[in-house]
Amino acid sequence: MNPIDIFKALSNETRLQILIWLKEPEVYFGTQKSADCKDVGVCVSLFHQRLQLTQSTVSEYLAILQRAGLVTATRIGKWTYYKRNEEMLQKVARYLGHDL
Amino acid sequence: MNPIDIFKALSNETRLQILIWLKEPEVYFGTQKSADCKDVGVCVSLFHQRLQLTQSTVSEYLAILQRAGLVTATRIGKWTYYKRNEEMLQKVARYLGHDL
DNA sequence: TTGACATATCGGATAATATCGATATATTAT
DNA sequence: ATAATATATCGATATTATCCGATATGTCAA
Repeated sequence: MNPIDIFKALSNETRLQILIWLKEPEVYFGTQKSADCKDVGVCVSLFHQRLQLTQSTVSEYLAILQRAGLVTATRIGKWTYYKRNEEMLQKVARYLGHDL
Repeated sequence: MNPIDIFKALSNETRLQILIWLKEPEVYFGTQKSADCKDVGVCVSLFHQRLQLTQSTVSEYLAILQRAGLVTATRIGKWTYYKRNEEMLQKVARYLGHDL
């Protein structure tokens, strides 16, 4: 866990929004065809649909969140599914509440 | 509380260090003359002494932490004393642990 | 009032980040 | 093999952050 990378990843409105959407993927991305978003996560194009940003920017943002360890990625076929890494989120919360 | 400003403030090694030092000011800045650092905080020049950074940079970093609400400042005479805002730190920890 | 000192602010050079369009890569369907 | 689709990566540019030296402001002491 690298606090600097984590806080940088969190220093952006869109990336915070992505994390919030991923708390309840079935609410925000309900109609996902080939996989249950509850289990596997949400694919890049669904984020892209909801954001006024290019595909490349959305992909980059997800990569930033992943490098920080805040989300995990799973490739299935053509799609990459992202979901929250709750353990890391809790770790960061504890770091803030106790260590920092 | 503005999460973006807070996370930006936390996205810097030196500013994290300042917050950590401020957890135990008497340990890191024990010999402060005109005021008890436990109560009133730590003055800018003591941070400056411990950091390989100019006075202006240190002052700016403390201002960034203050604008984010992570520390509070008290001016007494020529000195400005900074101390942690524990309530805000706890708020951010809760935000991370529950809201985000 | 002047001088000395602590801190804050300003302007600038350089480095990092944001964001895009274009393109590359990987996978599946035909 | 080719085409279509999803995602990732690259290169460019614009914005933002870092960090400095110089200077301004505020406070106290003589």
